[in-house]
Amino acid sequence: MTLTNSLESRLGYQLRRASAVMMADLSRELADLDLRPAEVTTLLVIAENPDCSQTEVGQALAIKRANMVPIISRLMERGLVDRRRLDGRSHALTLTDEGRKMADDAVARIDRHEMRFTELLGRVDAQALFRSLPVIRAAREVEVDG
Amino acid sequence: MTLTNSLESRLGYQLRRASAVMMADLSRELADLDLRPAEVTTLLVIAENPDCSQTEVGQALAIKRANMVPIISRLMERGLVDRRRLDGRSHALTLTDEGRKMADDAVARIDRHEMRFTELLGRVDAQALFRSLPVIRAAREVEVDG
DNA sequence: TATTGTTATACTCTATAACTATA
DNA sequence: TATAGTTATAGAGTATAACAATA
Repeated sequence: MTLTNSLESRLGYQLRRASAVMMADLSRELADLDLRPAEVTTLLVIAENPDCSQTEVGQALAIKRANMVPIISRLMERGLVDRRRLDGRSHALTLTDEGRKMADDAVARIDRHEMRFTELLGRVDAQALFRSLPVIRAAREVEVDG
Repeated sequence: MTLTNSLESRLGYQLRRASAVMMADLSRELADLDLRPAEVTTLLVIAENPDCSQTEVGQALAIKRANMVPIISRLMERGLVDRRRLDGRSHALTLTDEGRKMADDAVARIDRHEMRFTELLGRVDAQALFRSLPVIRAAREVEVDG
């Protein structure tokens, strides 16, 4: 690198660059599932919260109601998610058998992906991150919709 | 939060959420400058590397050559950046007087923004982050262009 | 041949406002 | 009135491929 970049001493910048590296690695790991990161996270939240609504998934993932629509839509088209009407305005979301298989596969891939980084960091530094990052998030928790 | 979300125990997910919180805070802090985050970072790199090329800026910030074009273009339109031909295919970028004022203002805002979070974390945790985050980045450094 | 800047284009995620049909 | 889902649209960042001019 021929140029200096004093942003390197900024926490926000370091966070963004580190996050980008992990996201790129995750994308590679998930590439042949043909699922976007936002779709995978949605799949996993539905997996562990059967009969949740898509607004609830959005709240858990900080994705706005309006932006959940195409995500759920695509997951249903692909036969990974099912939904049934609850009360005429809300739906209960569940995974199909295929969705469960896909979720299991995704989790295994995420495990490998995470392992690569936590091993690199070592237990102490990894735990320090798990203590610090929620502090940053709590500073101003992302309010979805509102 | 009514739903469980086991992604909370994932480093990549925590990084992404924490980064989003800081980015949102920074955007608020920079809002009335009418500069996007990518434009501000570009401005600051040019400030400390007068006569650099836009490809070099891109390398420092992990922004691809093609994506630097509209950034530099807008900064010049706004009278913040000047460039002069070097050798017929590359330019030397500098800040105008107005660009320097803007850069100083931006740095002051970023200082305030960063302070909010580093104070929240405390010196020990902040330093732990500055040690760990570059380790994550180094895992697979983002190759720009290539 | 390799490099700098450029154009065109597409994708992903995010944001807002407004609408419907319910409750 | 408030809520769940939806539509439409815009913005921001990122990605690829290809080209011209130049070195």
